[in-house]
Amino acid sequence: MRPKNLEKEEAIRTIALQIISDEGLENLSMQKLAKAANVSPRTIYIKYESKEDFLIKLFIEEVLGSYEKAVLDSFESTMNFPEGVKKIWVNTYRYLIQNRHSFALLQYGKSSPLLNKAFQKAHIQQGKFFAPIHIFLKMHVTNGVIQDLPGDVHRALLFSPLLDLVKEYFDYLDRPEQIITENMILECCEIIIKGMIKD
Amino acid sequence: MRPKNLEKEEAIRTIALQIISDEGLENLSMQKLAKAANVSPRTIYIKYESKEDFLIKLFIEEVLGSYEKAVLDSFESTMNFPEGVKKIWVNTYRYLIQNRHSFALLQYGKSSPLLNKAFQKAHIQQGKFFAPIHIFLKMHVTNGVIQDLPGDVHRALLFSPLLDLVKEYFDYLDRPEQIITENMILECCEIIIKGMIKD
DNA sequence: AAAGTAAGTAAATGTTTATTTACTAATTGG
DNA sequence: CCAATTAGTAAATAAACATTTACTTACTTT
Repeated sequence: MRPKNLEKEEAIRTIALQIISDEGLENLSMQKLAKAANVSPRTIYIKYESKEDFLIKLFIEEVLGSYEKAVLDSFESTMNFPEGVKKIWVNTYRYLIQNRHSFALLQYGKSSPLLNKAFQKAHIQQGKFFAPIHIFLKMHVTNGVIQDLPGDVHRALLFSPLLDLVKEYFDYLDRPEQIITENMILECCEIIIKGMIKD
Repeated sequence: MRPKNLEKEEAIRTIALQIISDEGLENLSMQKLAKAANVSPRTIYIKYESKEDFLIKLFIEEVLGSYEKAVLDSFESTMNFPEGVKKIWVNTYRYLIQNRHSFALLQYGKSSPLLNKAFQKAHIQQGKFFAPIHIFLKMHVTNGVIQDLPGDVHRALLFSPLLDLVKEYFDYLDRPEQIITENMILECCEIIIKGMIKD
């Protein structure tokens, strides 16, 4: 049998992320995507059942998977507090600014009901992402290093200001008079750490 | 001349927010909207030039405007630190959980390029929202109460964890075993405040 | 090297899209 | 009270949409 052309498969995903990043999820159509990826519409439907199926897989496998891997890889060097948290912030920041198009779809995970549902389903089923984060934090709660807080509060503090600053980073690329630097990310991280410490 | 029927105008906006909240911005069409609002498609085009024009006005005037008003109204009682910050958090939280459908479109402001551009344009032009916030913070920096930080960092700390918890609040409505409470919002706010204080 | 098979294409499907056309309804200034 | 004017409607338009049909291509296995 004729083997799949993996380059085409990747082109479809890469170009989809590009269109979403440039024009928005609202303006991604299967025909536009096929044309831009130099592929027949049918080719997309060999691998994916429908547009929704494609978007969910693109989001979960291509975008969320890589993002969460990048975050979790930060734990490799240290699980200390606050070094571990700083590592997460810097590594995540560096990963995201190198992956602008993935970040664009990641942002839709909080607004699009389709993707948001897929996100929740993935996390309820496996918990492979938040579980290690919560274990890390609970460990330092038990040690008496940081305050005991609800998991959702820990999570909100650890990720949302960082993602917000990355979004600003991209927005400022068209306006060179303003800029987000790695130093600012660290400054913000220090504030969060200071707030979390028990005393 | 025949006067405009303001009820119809409001129905169009209200139902648009409902559709966006339930099905996503990707699934809002002018025909679907007209039908749901019990109105001819042409009626929408009397007030709005195009779909994009409609979405931008819905976002800026209906959603962003009310949200920012709710935040700024928090300053009425006190501009002290940290009381002012706590006021912002609680009032914003209360406003948003009462305005689920507006919140849904607000979230798209960070993902949809169309709305994100409109958001930036509105803020660059007027600065009516962030200016008072920055003045409030700079005042307490000058007083020596809080640390001096870049405006973007202050903003990320002040708003993004809060919005994130509100999003979680809505997500948990279908899963009663988890919940976000006003107390958790305040706990999170306390952490941010503690981190920001100069010592 | 030919048969079998899945990958891939181009073109077509019927539907839905944003927007417009041609018309009617309702109100007010004269 | 009617002429003028704008609000509003129902139906139509052409383009774009997701997906499929009918077919060809390229590779593996025998």
